[in-house]
Amino acid sequence: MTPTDLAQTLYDLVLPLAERRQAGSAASITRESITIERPKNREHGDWTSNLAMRLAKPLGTNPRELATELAEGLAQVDGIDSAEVAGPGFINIRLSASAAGQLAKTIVDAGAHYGEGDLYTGIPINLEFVSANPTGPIHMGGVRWAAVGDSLARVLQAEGASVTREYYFNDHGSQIDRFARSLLAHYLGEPTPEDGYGGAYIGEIAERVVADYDGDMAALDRDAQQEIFRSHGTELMFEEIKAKLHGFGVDFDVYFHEDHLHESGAVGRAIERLRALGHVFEEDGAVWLRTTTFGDDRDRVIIRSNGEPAYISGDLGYYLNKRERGFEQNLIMLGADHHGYVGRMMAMAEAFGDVPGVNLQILIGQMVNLLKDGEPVKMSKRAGTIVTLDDLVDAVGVDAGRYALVRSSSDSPLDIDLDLLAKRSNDNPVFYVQYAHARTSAVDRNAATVGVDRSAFAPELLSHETESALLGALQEFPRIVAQAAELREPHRIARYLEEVAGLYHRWYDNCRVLPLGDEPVSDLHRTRLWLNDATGQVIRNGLGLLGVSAPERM
RNA sequence: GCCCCCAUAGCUCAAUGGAUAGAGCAACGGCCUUCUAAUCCGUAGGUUGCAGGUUCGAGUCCUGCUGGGGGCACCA
Repeated sequence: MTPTDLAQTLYDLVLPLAERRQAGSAASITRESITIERPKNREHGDWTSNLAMRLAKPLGTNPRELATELAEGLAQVDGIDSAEVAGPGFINIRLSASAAGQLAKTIVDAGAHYGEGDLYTGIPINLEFVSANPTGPIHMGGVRWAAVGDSLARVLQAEGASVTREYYFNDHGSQIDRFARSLLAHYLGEPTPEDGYGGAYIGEIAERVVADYDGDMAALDRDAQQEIFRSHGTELMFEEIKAKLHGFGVDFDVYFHEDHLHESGAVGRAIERLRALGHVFEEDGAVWLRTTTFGDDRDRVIIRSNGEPAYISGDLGYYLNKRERGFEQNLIMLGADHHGYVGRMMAMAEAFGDVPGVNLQILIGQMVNLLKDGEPVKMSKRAGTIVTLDDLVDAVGVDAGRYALVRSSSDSPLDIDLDLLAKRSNDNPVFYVQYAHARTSAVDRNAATVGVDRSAFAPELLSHETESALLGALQEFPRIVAQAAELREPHRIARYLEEVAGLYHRWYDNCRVLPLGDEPVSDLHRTRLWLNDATGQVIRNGLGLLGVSAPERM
């Protein structure tokens, strides 16, 4: 008996009741509008529905009366232990232990596929994230999107989407020039340029560029030297970023170079298309896109009066390129310091004739504040006081690092105290979840030596309150995954796993899986082993969606 | 000045418009000769920043304040 079954049952029951009260009203009730939820409070049963309260007004009746009739019908259904009306008109449903316990077997049988859904089956989704310029090591702001973006990609894939993880590599602009000048200055023993980058990594990269260069660097003129530092320096920096991200469990399918857009003429074609659509005009010697037509604050220059393309022109070409590659849905994750782009980007999509929010969705995440002993650390690329991905991994490791970044909503700014995490790693709930998984593995190992196997399955025996609570939570997993995908909020997976881990620990404390001493092996032991394995499977699947390992021993 | 985000327990954070707002950490008190004590049980901790509004019901939606963060280039 799944929530889907329950919703169908409720649907079948409500149609005649609605029709009797108001002819024709049944037509307005859809199967999708029937909501079955798991109540926060276990005393309210296994499942609950607010259907009666939502329908009472349109049907001209009162909620409790409607709820009572529905509850009477539900109570007759096989697998439902009881259905009662509570509060203002909630219908609280209790399943029989047998119907609820069946789930344990369902999960074990589904294995790694349990939790998957078909929300986006076959839909190509482009997910662009991190996209940090290769002018320095990847810092904490970028790391948050690495963790969240990769996890979101996994969640979308679990819902059937064909996800392309994409990294936009900005190698066209003046920031790269500053980077190159900084490298050159180090080589020549000059002070760091006013608008350049500081930090020890500049020296390291500069020396590697020199070491890698075949010819005589000193014999070249300054411009030639700078060009070598530019091209090889960004290459080295970029390779390092890729390697670090890989070590963090984040790999991209496409690394897209901005240069390619300009060289391939994609930018020019995008501008011509927009011109044909009548959204381009010229003023003060520059070429503009009339984004105000689509709600932007101001119109945007796309070609500057000196003939150079403005930054946004790359975005125009890039977006068109993505659409031409067949992506109906394009997601871009940006930090709060870039939220000013949203208006123009959405206007741009609409100018192309697309639907903002559908074809293009921009996810804005808040910043990560780093603390050291409770004091904020100010990060500056120029001063070289940036806290990097390495620092995080060194302090807490990949699992704890990813988990800490992905467990909270991207809408809220995140405070991370590296010292705190390093000192008392138990602060990170990832260990709570991982420990639960390690426990399921330990039970498995011991079961094998004591002779408890899965040769019998008697779900009606899973009647302890901690068992029905655990089963109820395990049942929720597919819904949580779907919700995380739809809302683009992978943190929901983490929160859910913490709940499952807690329920498992409580169950473990109350219900032995293995016989004690000389006690003979019974079907209760065997059945509980199914539940143990089902829980391990769900935690494993969930941690997998977060890119966090599920250890068998801790 | 305009725009976006945030404000929930001492701290870090949860909570599709649902019932008595929850976890972890920190504090205090309990349980290991029994499947992993990184677990579990208990106590304490709240006018969800303030004031209105919408409705059967608001931490959640709307308006106005206060406070914090970020953004408002022919830079990228």
